[in-house]
Amino acid sequence: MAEYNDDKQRYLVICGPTACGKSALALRVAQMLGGEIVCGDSMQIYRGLKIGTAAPSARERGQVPHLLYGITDPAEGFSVGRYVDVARGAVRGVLARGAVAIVCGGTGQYIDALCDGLEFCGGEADEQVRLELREEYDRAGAQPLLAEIASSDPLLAEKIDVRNVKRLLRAVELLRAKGMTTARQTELSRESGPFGVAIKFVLWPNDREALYARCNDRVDAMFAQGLPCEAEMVWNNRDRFKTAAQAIGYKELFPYFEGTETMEGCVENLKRATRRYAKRQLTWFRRETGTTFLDIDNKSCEELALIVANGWQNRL
RNA sequence: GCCUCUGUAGCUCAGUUGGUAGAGCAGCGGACUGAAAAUCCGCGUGUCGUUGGUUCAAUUCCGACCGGAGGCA
Repeated sequence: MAEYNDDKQRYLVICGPTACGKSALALRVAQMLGGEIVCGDSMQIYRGLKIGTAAPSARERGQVPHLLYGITDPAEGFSVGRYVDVARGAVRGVLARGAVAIVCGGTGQYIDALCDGLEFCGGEADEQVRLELREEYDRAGAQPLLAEIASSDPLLAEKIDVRNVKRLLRAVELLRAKGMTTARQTELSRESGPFGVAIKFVLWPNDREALYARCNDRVDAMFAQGLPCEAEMVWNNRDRFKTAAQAIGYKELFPYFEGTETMEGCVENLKRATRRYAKRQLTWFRRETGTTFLDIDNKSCEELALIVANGWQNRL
């Protein structure tokens, strides 16, 4: 973004755990500042998954421009790398239009990768290579793969968590496909520095019980909107929707469609999964530096919107 | 009123032939570079109902009381 001066590089980020009112807040702030909202959520990217992913409604999308929501067919894969590409384009587009760009979402990895300006140079995931690696792992276990890593990247072999199979296989994939160590990739990915200037707000619920109550309520609200019907659609397409079928809100209802669990049991599991997800998001966002943590307890959307809008204007 | 059973972690329970206790679930903390709403790692958080007694030592044995369940009247 070298062609822009500082003012033209600034954008707002609104993130935080699920069920804290990020979308409503972003909408209100966009109305106040003349903004456009850019999706920062790994599941709202997918088309046709409205209820389970709590995607902004048609009515909300009619009030303010929303970018990147529902841009990908659930049968296609998606990735952080692709996200960073399209999100940069979206933010640049909004700024070029003279509007305020507001990145809003709960996927910490996507948002940080965007703001930190990470360059994903390790190559797109190769489905064929992954299948082969999976086979090797199932057949021979982790040791041969770990030895392969150790021969070119002893440091990683020391610290990698062998039980985290997904990461283990990815490290080997990176070596085989690109001849690149994880450390080298990390180094290269940061060469170009941060993307623009992110003014970041993390919604921070201090009251854990209230957060969990909102998680539970959100699940009930999704049921009122017809979640089971949407979940059944995902269930019917579970083999094609590789990532989307893992979204919280769908996979927890699968046992019901399989006939191995009652709907009541599934609802309890779904509420618990939502609570645990919120907790994991807290862990991710807690370590953020250079961001404003917004205490949301007992504050209305309107109050929060004023705080964010003021914060934005004071830094302009 | 009497008899029996019961009271241990947030919940359901196990256990200690007397040396201050442990499972499952829930919960808490952490990691995170192309599936991230994914994946993985770590952590018992306790007035053993209350109160007397016996004992070097009581959550454990005895008594009383309080709470819960069942039975007989």
